[in-house]
Amino acid sequence: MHVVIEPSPTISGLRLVDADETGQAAGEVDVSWDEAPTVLAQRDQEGVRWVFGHTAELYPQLVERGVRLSRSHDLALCRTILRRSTTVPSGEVFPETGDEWDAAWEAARGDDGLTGFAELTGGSERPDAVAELQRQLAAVAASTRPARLRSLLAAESCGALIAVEIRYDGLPWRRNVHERLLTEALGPRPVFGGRPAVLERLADSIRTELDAPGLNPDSHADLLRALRSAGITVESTSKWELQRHEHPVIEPLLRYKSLSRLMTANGWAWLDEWVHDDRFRPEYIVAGVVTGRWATDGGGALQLPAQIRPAVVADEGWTFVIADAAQLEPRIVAAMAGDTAMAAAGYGTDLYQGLVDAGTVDTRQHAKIAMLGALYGATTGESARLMPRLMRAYPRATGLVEAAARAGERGEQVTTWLGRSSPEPSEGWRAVTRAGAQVTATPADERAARRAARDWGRFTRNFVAQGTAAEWALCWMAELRHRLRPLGSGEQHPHLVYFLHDELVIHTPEQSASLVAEAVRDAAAAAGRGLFGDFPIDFPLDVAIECCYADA
DNA sequence: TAATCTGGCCAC
DNA sequence: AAACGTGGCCAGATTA
Repeated sequence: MHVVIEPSPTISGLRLVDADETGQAAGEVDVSWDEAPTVLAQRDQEGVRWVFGHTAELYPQLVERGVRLSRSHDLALCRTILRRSTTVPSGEVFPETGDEWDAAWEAARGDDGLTGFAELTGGSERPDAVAELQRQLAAVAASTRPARLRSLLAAESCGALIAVEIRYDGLPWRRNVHERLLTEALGPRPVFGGRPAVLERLADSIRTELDAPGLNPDSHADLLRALRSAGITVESTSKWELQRHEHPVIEPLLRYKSLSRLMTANGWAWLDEWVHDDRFRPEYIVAGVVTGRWATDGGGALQLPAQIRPAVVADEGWTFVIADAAQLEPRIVAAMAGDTAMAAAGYGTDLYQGLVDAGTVDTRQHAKIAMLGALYGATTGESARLMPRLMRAYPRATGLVEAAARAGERGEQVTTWLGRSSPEPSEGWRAVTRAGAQVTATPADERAARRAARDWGRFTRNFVAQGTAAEWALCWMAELRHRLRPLGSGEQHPHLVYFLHDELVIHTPEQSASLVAEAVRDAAAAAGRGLFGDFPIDFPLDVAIECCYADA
């Protein structure tokens, strides 16, 4: 049973519309905000699937009232998948151009955020969610892979619930630890802005060593000029290039860069804006990346540098279970391709070491470089040199990503295991590749066409691996959420606080930590079975129980 | 002056 | 050692 959940047009509260398996409406009821927690909890127990127009519109208000829902269907996220999926017959289900739903979601993504959605969809003008659900269920039924697609839509929608819950709960973040760290590295916080003492001293050393009194080290152009007049021949001011030169300015300059980054990206201003009551609450954007990975808006939550991770400390009496999937993308590709040899090389062990033990390459580092080269489409350097060995030893796994690259070069879409497809290349791309194929094409046209084709091929090559890995991670997280429920409720229950592509952090009372660790492993195994059935692939995790994220 | 672009660095 | 995928974010430079 589906239950559409939307703002009531008549009372201050919610309207719940029952819909059967095909999406036919079967009665509706309005509930006030006060009644909502009880009514929703009861219906949730019955096993209904809640249908949101856009989970982030209403679910935060429910979570604030203590509601946690088990299963959902997010119409916005699911439409995006269904409309593009090559497993759904094209053009039959959704209009090619935007309808009222697209307009509403477009507004929700605008500056006003969810207010925009609420306004556009409030009252009588709200688009018909039941009709949209019917369209989507019909699209799934028409798919060449309905079961996989259903898994994907369920996992994606569950991700939307989790994104709201993680933001509500927040990542434990000790302001005092972070401040101590900043002061030790940079000196006291400047009262009127400007550079802290340590940065100012380093800037002075840089000016002295380069004999450039007025130099602003934050200006790439000025810095490059000054470096060159000092006889340091560099093409850019980047770290890796500077490191290769011997000069007294290099050491203070590299330190300046590192500390300046700390200051601007995660300094006092960041703390003031993003950490309140010792919690970091970024906004997660489910499927914010074309491949299905999550993105975030503000706070840089997907790039928390190792430098500041010591500030992530569990509450008193609590600890973290920190789990990340080992060599996830290679395992995903091995399973997708049915490559039993590669799967066996990684079974129960480090996959890269497995490639060494199998005699494919000589060191773990080489295995990693070769594998990443295959996944990213390396064409030069060590990575490209090592790839042929991999292709000889594992023709099925490497063949899968090669085929995805060729398809992209031809301008075709590629599709993940569960059915998320890559976007079509732009008209501009088609024009460039067409121009290169004309008999009148100049050598420059041909070069541009080849380049565009290969660029897009690298994108589609990576899309199948990264996208399917993202699906596995969503399933992992959904399975885990399910398993955490029985471990406690109310204030004392273990809960997810961070998700980063192939890594999860759970904040848990200390006494539950080992149960949580077990649940995380079970969830990974369940996710693997859910995607690949009996195929002998495993998804080992590195699991740490630490009260500080930096210690994992 | 505000919007947009660029280079650089962080994460996976 | 640095060219090979997905992103976010900042300061400075450039453009409208």
